[in-house]
Amino acid sequence: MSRAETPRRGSRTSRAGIRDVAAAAGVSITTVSDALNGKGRLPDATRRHVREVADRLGYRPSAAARTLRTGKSGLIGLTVTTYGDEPFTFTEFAYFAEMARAATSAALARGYALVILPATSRHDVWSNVALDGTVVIDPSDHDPVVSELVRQGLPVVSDGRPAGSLPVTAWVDNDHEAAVLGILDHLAAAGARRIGLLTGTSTDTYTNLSTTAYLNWCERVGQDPVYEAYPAHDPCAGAVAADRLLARPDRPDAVYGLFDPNGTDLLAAARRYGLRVPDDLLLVCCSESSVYANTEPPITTLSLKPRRIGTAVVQLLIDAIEGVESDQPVEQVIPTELIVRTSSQRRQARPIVSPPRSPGQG
Amino acid sequence: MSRAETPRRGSRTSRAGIRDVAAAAGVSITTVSDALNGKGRLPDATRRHVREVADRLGYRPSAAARTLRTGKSGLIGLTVTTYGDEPFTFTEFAYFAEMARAATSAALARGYALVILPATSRHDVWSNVALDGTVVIDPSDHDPVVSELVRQGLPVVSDGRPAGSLPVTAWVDNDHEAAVLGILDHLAAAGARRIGLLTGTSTDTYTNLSTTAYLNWCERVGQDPVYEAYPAHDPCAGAVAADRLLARPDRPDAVYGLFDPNGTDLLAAARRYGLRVPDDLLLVCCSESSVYANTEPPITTLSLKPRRIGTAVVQLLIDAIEGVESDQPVEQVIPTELIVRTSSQRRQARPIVSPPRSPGQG
DNA sequence: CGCTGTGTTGCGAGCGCTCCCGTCCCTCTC
DNA sequence: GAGAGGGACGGGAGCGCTCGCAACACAGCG
Repeated sequence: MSRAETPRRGSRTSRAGIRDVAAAAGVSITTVSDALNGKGRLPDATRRHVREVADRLGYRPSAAARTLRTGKSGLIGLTVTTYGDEPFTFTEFAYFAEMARAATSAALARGYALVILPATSRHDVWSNVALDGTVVIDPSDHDPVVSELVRQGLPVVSDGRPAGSLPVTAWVDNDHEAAVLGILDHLAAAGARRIGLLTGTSTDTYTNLSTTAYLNWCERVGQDPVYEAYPAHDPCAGAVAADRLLARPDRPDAVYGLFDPNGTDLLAAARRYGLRVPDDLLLVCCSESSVYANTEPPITTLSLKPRRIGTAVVQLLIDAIEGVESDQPVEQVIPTELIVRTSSQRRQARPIVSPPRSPGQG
Repeated sequence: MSRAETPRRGSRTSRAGIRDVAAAAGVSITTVSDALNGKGRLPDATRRHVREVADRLGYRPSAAARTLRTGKSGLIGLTVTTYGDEPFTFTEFAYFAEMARAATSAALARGYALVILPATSRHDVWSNVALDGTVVIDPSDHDPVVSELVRQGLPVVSDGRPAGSLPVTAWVDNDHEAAVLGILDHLAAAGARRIGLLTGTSTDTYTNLSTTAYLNWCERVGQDPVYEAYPAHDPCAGAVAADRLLARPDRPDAVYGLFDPNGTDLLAAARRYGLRVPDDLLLVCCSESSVYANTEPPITTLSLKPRRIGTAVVQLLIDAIEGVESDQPVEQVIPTELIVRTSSQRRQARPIVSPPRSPGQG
């Protein structure tokens, strides 16, 4: 009672605090807090009254104070690994954008928001934001950021299975081997005799697994591997690599490109060499872009289902944040989808119903 | 001295606090704070010592506490308006992704991070995160979120000039009228006699300004407007609208498409009608996508320079957060760039050097 | 009339920092 | 040798909220 009644320093400046609401409603701070958060056992009348006063004053609780007190910020980090000099690609490929969007929606639906953070960054940025957990896209081997986060006891869920022995809480990924094998079989079934691969020089798991799957398949069916690798983060290098691939003496009659822009790259290269698609060259690439539905010809694409992945990743993370700490990593595999278009089908397949030569079955 | 020496409750659990560092370094909490933040006047020896102890203990300052105390969170909201049912497009068009990426980098460089937030959202999500300011992409007329933020005294900078009388702190935009006029002139110079427009049904300023500019231009040069509008958020509607446009009895011999996918849409439609590009139909669309460099033929695009916009928006916002509150809105216009490719040039323009008929010069 | 039960409400102690000051002590000056 | 000056550090009050627990009112019961 001593000086509690005086309206504090600047008083009439800035936004209303919980104190002001309490005073205006004639109740205690605790009651306001309880009323607004649906806690405690207050009669509905009180609750309503407080709520009413609160939004008459335009009261908004201070997120900082709440976070400090409760230890939960409702913030989830979204991290993309750096490519080359650019802070992160994020958009070079529609995949990231789609994934991020789905993740954002999923987080929002559960009351969380996403904070975009670069994987390689000085500590100060990371420690300037109170995170409840982090989503890491495509973590690199022994990622220092991930280790640090885990050390701090924050749950980390990765999109893409972690390389090495990264101690992530959970991960979500596609079955890249199965996807590649499926495509190769698809191409072979369409009549391909020598299937080439356009791949990357980086060492992330996606590239690794896909390339390995290709090599294994080649060995199994007895085909010599025909592939070109290029730094995937360089948009120009793709066109060059596509050109190289089709310029080879052992030119493939079908190509699978691992990266989003490869479709147009390969199409352009094919034109340069006078190759008709799909007649002389079958084409498939991994992409989320809808432009391939309208290219000439439309190109068969493999979708990694970024939306499902983004959603799954966030669900797992929030489960880990809120729920019981499951002791072993949770792993989730999302199926891919092959969207078959003209580029991977021999014209109508009328004349010859069965593929010309099916290389080694099983 | 009563119980200050006891190491607090759980003590050995959780992360080290500033208290632990102080104790371990044999200095006061204040000294630790000052040493770590480069404030106060401490000898370098002390500063080094404290820093060393701090990271021996793996100390990370609590962002929540700092935010609560200082009132600055280092967090900037990034908001996209909702289209249709989808939370927000964000990625439908490469523009948003590019812009968001540039904004992220710019923010990071100044020690801020971006929080992705939907424009239409219940208060609870917004008030759950302590924002220092907000970037709003394409704010709609009388956007309630913007008003609310401004009412709270937060600076708001918009990408796209605010419709109505939205009280934003600053905005960045392209000169859409000039851009459209430039394209129309470009097409006319390439020999177009009847230029069509593929536009949107929504009422955002981009669509509005662009369409109006088109109509004005038509009136000025005495051409009957030929356009089709469709809901831009629907990816399928674009192809249909493109088709409609080319099916018209007064079929245009050149088309400008306002939205990213329009290039492929129009190209596909042209093929359906047996129109050769650019011989029978000149094509330009507004897009940030690089696929148009490799289509058949490559398509001329207008770039809105999302990177520059994203950067500018963030700079203005952070200036507003940190610097002097400038009393009137700051406005910044970013020039567009027309990337001329085959689709908007008559074949080599050799036979006829000057355009067949230049409609009304100035 | 005291005692327990039930239903409401408030006290007060922090969450982990930052920052305004005050204190202490050492050095310099006249 | 005393006072002034200034460099080095620490005390302590919060920032605005949440939450365990205590307090209080009022009923019924023995």
